[in-house]
Amino acid sequence: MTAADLLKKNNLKVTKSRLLILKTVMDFRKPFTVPELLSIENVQGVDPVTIYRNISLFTTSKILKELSLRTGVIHYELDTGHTHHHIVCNTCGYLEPIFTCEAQSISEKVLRESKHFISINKHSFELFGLCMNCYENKK
Amino acid sequence: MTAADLLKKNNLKVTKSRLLILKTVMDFRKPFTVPELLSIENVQGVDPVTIYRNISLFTTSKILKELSLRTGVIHYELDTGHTHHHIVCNTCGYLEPIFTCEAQSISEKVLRESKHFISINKHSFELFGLCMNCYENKK
DNA sequence: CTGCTTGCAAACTGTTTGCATGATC
DNA sequence: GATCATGCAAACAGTTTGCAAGCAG
Repeated sequence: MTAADLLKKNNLKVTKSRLLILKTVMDFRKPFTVPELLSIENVQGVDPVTIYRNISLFTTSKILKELSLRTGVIHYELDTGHTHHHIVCNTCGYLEPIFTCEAQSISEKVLRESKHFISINKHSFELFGLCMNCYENKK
Repeated sequence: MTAADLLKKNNLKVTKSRLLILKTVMDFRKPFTVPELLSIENVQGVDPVTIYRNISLFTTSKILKELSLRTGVIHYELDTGHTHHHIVCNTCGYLEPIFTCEAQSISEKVLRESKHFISINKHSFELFGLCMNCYENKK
């Protein structure tokens, strides 16, 4: 789907800034933080405030979703609807998606056992480790 | 283990601030953020800078560990060495520990399949949902 | 008494808000 | 043309750094 279509589908006005932000995110092809986005040349004409406002808008529209890859900074990625997770290099931040996840069955078990929770609608699951490159560089 | 013993065991000098911070964290009995800690009366004599410095020190000493319970803010909890995770209420933040986790077997599978990672040393896994209280209040 | 720890001031990063101007539908 | 989006300035929250004075070992 094109950036413009994605906006229309979500009843958002199609503006120059929004197109630029969305296209940049699509090209980036991996999770990003707003400060990372701000440093990409493509969007450097767009005011940071506009970027923050639209990222937040896209998140409530479920065009983007929030991740917790590193505590303290919010990462975002396109919300494809297909649940997946990540393995992230502690040293350089290199990252790959992973598609294995047992959250469904664990959630059911937890709900059965907990007296205080009635539903689960989200989960986080990320692996952190050392990538080949950083391993080589450390040797 | 007492706060003082914990410090000694980690070769850290036993100071008034460190004792106060550790005791407060121990009494708190659940994950906390630094801003939360700053608002607790017990430690309000201690300079925020000292708190930040010691929390960070305790983390590298593995007295505390970092969690991602909410994107954008770092949560910490005492590192007991026993891996566990949490289920967190989206609305009020109420939280319970959970002890089920499949990360071990998934990690092995991911390592076998990935060409770019050579080890995994950490993972995050948290469930988010709605607790009984908030469910009742919304009705 | 030496070196680590603390407090204070100040800088810095990331993010949000208010308001006037400009663009979309 | 009405409403929503943007840019700019400024505020705000969270966190870090530098330096002089204080304290633990």
